[in-house]
Amino acid sequence: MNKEEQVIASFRELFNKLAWLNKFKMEESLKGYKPSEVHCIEYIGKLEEPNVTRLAEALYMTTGAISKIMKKLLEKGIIESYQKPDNKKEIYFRLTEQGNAIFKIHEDLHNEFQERDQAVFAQITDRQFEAMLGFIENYSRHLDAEIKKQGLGMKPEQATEQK
Amino acid sequence: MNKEEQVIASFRELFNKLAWLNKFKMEESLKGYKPSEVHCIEYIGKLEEPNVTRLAEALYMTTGAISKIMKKLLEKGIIESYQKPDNKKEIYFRLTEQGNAIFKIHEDLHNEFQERDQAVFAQITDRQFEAMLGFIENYSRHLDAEIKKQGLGMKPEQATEQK
DNA sequence: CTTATTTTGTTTCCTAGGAAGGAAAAATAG
DNA sequence: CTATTTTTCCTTCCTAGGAAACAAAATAAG
Repeated sequence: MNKEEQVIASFRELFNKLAWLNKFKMEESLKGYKPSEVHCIEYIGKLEEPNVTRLAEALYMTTGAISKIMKKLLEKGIIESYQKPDNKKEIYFRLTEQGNAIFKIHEDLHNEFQERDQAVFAQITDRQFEAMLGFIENYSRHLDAEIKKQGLGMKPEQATEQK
Repeated sequence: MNKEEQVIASFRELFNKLAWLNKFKMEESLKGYKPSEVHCIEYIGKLEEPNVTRLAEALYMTTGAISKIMKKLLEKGIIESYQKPDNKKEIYFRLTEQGNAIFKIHEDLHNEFQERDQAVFAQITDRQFEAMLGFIENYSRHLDAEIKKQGLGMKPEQATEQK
């Protein structure tokens, strides 16, 4: 296995492990709510005036998919929709009290994960930190150039988050 | 954004970009074959005496899902199945000539990707390389300990590959 | 050997989400 | 202003894949 494969493969493995562990704890704390729902709740709480379109962009999903999830969250009373008086097309969402409670649980969990892994990050040196970011930066630029070379202007899909 | 978030977020972004670019080229070269099919073909070509169970493990999918894909690949004449004379339960798969052709295209593409990115990896220093692997190793061990602490014995899911 | 347990593979049922089409509102062109 | 184009949202249709139930074969236990 060469350097390239080694770095990529072991990082992928690490990510998978992290995602799996966090997902596990997440499901434990937020039983009854599906990952996609929690994810939407998170972004409704974070974004400014979120609507279907904004959420779809932020979550790298289609507007159709988001539309369906919003419908469910509305039915469950987790979110509510509102419109601006001068616009009859765009529909915005905000969290209800119940939604905020879920948002809070999610946020706390996120912080808990950070604390849990803090030891690992505290012990990396600035040199290591710079080395990693430098590599990422290089590779990313290289890929951007390749993408440009291919004439592909679109944005890549985002993997599911794993907080 | 702290170190932890920065490293994780930028790596994730890099991975997404890489996956997106490669997927794009892959679909271009292997039009008519679905990603999951190509993925299965890859592993049927690589594994020793693959059967539904082995493939499911290797691809982190359920046996049910693999079973369905095998059915399709058989119908398309991309693979063929065989059994051992002394075992009437286990069913193994091998690539047909057509299957091998697809395997070859996939493999070539994989090599092409390596060459394309070789410049980036050639220029990382041994120090950088060690720093990254060291970090990954540390973090991975930390997570293993956490998983053990939780008493979760199972393996994490694997993300889809992106060669 | 006979019986119980485990392994292997298949099928059925169900859900998430993408693609595509369509309707209504808004923005732009003329 | 009216006509066209674009944006926003929703719905219908379809597919991939997981869960679970099951059958057949193999293995283990007695």
